[in-house]
Amino acid sequence: MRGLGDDVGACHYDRVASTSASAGALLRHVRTGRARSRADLVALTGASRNTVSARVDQLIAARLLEEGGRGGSTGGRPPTLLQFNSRAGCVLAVDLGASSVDVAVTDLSAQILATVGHPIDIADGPEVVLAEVDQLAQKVLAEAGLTPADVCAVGVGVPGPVEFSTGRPSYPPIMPGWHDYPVPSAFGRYGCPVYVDNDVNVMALGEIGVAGSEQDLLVVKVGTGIGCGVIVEGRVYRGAQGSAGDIGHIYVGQPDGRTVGCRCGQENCLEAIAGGQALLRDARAAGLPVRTVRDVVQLAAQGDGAALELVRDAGRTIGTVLAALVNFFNPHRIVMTGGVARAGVPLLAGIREAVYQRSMPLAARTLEISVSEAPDLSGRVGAARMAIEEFLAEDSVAVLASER
Amino acid sequence: MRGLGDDVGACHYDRVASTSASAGALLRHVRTGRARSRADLVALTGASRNTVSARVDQLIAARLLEEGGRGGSTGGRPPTLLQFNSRAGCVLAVDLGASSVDVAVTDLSAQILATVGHPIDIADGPEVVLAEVDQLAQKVLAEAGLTPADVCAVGVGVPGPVEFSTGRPSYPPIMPGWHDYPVPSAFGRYGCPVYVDNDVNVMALGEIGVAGSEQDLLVVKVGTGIGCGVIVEGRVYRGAQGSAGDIGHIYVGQPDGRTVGCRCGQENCLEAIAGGQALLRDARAAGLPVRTVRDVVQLAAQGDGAALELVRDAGRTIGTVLAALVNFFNPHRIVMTGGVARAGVPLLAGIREAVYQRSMPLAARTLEISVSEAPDLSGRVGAARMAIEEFLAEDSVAVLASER
DNA sequence: CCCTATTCGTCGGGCCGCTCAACAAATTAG
DNA sequence: CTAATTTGTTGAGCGGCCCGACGAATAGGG
Repeated sequence: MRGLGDDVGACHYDRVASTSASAGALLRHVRTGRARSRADLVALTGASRNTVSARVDQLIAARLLEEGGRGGSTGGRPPTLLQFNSRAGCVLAVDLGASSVDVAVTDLSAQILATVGHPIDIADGPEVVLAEVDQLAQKVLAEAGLTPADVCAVGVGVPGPVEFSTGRPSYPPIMPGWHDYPVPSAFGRYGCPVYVDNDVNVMALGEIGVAGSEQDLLVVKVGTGIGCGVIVEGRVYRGAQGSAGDIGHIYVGQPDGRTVGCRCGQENCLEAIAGGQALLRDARAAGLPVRTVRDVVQLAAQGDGAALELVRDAGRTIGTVLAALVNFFNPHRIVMTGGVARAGVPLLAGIREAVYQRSMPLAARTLEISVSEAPDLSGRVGAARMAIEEFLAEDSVAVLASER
Repeated sequence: MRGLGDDVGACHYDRVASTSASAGALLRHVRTGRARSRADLVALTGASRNTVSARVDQLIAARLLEEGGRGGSTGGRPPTLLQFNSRAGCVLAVDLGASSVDVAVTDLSAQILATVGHPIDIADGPEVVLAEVDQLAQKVLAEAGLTPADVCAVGVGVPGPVEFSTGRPSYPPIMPGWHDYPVPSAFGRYGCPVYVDNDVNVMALGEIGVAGSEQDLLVVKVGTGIGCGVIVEGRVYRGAQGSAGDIGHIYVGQPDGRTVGCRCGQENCLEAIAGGQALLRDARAAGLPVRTVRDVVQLAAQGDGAALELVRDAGRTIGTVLAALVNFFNPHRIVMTGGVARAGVPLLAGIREAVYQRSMPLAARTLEISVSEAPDLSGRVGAARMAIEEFLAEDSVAVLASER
C-alpha cells in the first residue's frame, strides 16, 4: 500500500492507543482511576468487550477487582462500576538505613497498616541485621492481624548499589560484609517474590505515584549523603553499572576557591559541601547548638536565621548541579526527599534560585520542583510500591486465583 | 503456585529470552549477525520452528532476506544460511546544517550509494532550502541509478529541536521561519514515511550500530555549538520538552574567575568556552593564522603546539561537564562527533583527563570514550539508520510484499 | 556401502485467544 | 409505553501458534 501518501510523516504515533489489554494493564487502568467500568477499559485499550469482560472476570476471581454498584447513565444502560480491592493481599516494606531500619505492612495501595522502626548498625552485617528485620516483620504482621501466608511480595530498600535482578548488594561502600549477599533469602518464609533495590531508586518509585505515569523524573535524596533516583518514562533507570544517579560526588567549584575534602577521598564533592554532614559541620562551626542533622533542620523549621541561611546555601549548591542535570535530562519534575528535605521551603528556595537562573528557559519553564509530602515515609512507601507494581505486573492473577 | 520458594528473589529476568518473534525482530537478529539460519532464530526467540519458518518465508517474499548456500553441519543436516538483502530498497538521508546540506542515498545497511553536498543558508526558510534538498535528492537518486519509487523511507536531521511524531521543528533558535513547518511534506513525491529529528539525536542513532544494541550511550557533538544525543536502552531519550541533551549551555565555573558571554545571553556556558566558535576566537586571539573552525582543527591535526593546547583545553572543559554526567547517567560509552571531533586524539586526551579525574571510579572504569570514525558522515549515516530502523521495525514486510 | 544418529526444515492436527455478530439488560427520551 | 442508547454476556468463527510427525541432508561407524 505504498504511494498513497497518507502515511507521509506518520510515525509510530498509534502506540498511544494500542495499549496492551493484559490483566495487569487493565488493573492498572482501574487502579489509576483512568477507568471505572468495563466500558471505560474497552475505550482505553481498544480490545473487544468480550476480551475485557473475560479479563475482568479473572481479576474479580483473584479478588483484585470488585464490582461496586452502578454508575450514572449517559443515555443508556448504566455501567457496573469496578474498583480495585487493595485488601486482596498485603506486602512487606523494608527501609534499611545506615543506622536504623523501618518495616511496614501495607495493603496493595501502599497504605501502611502497621509499622515499626528500630536502631541498627548496618555494619553488623547481613545475618544480624536481617534477623532483626525478620523479628520486626513478624511483629508488624501480628499487629496488623495478618500471617506470613497473606504476604504477596516483599520490597526492600538498601543504602547502597544493588544488582536488582538477583537482589544482591554490589560493593556497597557503607555496608561492609553485604557484598553479594542474597538479601531475598532472608524472606524465604513468605514464599513470595522479594524485590531489592537502592533506597534512592525505591523512593523514586514511591514518588511516581501509583499511576506509573510515564514521566521523566528525578528524585533527589538529601540525607547524610546525596543521591538521586532517575525515572525514565516511568521506569527506574540504572545505567551501565547500575550506578546512575550517583550525584553526591559530582565536583562543585567553589566561588571563593575554598576546598572541602570528602569521605570518598576526592575534593569538593557535592555532598561534602551540601549534604547533611556538611550542614551539621557548618552549623557547628557557626556556633549553633546542634548535635545531629535533624537538629539543624529543626532549627531552620523554627525560623532560626543562621540555620535558614545554611539550608538555603545548601539548596543553592545543590541547585547548581541540578541546573546542569535539568539541561541534560529535561525532567518533568524534581522531587526532594531525605532528612534534609524536611526543611522544606528554605531548601526549595535555594534550589529554585539556582535552577531557574542557570537552566535553559525551555526546560525550566514547566519544570516542577517540590518536596516529598512525607520524606520520613517515602522509603517505606516506595518499597511497598516497588513490590506492588512488580507483583501486579506479573501473573499475579494466576497466583491469587490458584490460592482461592 | 505460591509457597514453592523457587520464585524467591526471581524478578523479571526471563525478558532476556522471551524476545518477540515478529518479522521485524527476526530480521534484526539476522541483520545484527546474531542469527544466520532458521535454527538460530528458533534458539534465539524460543518460538517454534514452524512459526519461524513462516515468518522467514514472508521476509524472503519481501526480498528482505535471501537464502545463501548451506552452513557447516554439526553432525546433522546443515542449515540453509540466511542473509539480509540490503538492496531490497534504499533510503534518502538528509543532513541539514546551518550553512550546508548533505543528501545521500543508502542501501538498507546504511551504505552510501551516492551523496552530494551543497552550501545553503538555513535562514532562507523551509521552502527555499527544501526545494534545494529536493533537487539534490533527485540528483543522487539518478547518480545511483534509482527512481523515487525505490525509496522506502526518508531520514532528515535538522539543527534544532523537532517534534518527532509530526516532523515539525519547534521554536528552533537558529532556523528562523521553520517553526512548525511540516518538513515531511517536502518529500511527498516518494510516498513513504519521513522521519525527522534533531541532528544530534540522528547522529546518536548512527553511533548505536545497526544492532540496536540495548545500550546507554551519549553522543556529544562539538561543532559550532555543543549538543548531546542521549540513548537510553537503545532508544533516543528526549525528555519532557524534547530538549534533553542540551548541554551546550550548562554553566561552567572558570578557575581564574574569568567571564565569557554566550550567544544565548547567559555567561560561561559550556559552548561559549569550549565550542567551535570559542576555539576559533581563542586561536585568533593567540595569533594563529585561522579563518574557520576547520582551520584550527587542521592545525592541531598537523601538530601545531598552540592549536593542540587549545583543543586539549576545550577537551578538559568539556570533560568536566561530562564527568558530572557520567556520575549521573553512568553510560556504557561516550562518542564524540561533529567538526571539532575531527581533531581526535588531543580532544580525547583532554576529555579523558577530566573525566577519569572527576568521575566515580565504578562508573568510569569500564566507560569507553571514543571519537566517531567518520564525524563528517555521521549525520548522513545516522539519518539513514534512523529511517531504516523505523521503517524495518514497522510492517515493512507487508509494504514490500504488496509491491511485489 | 549401508545403517543409524543427528540436525534442519516442512506439513498437518489441535488448542488458545481474540474478534465479530447477535442478544439480553437497564436506563433515557419522547 | 415504545424507541433509542449504552452496557455486558454468549456463541460462532477465524487466525496464530505450538506440538508431534515426517522428509531431507549430513556425519560416523561397522
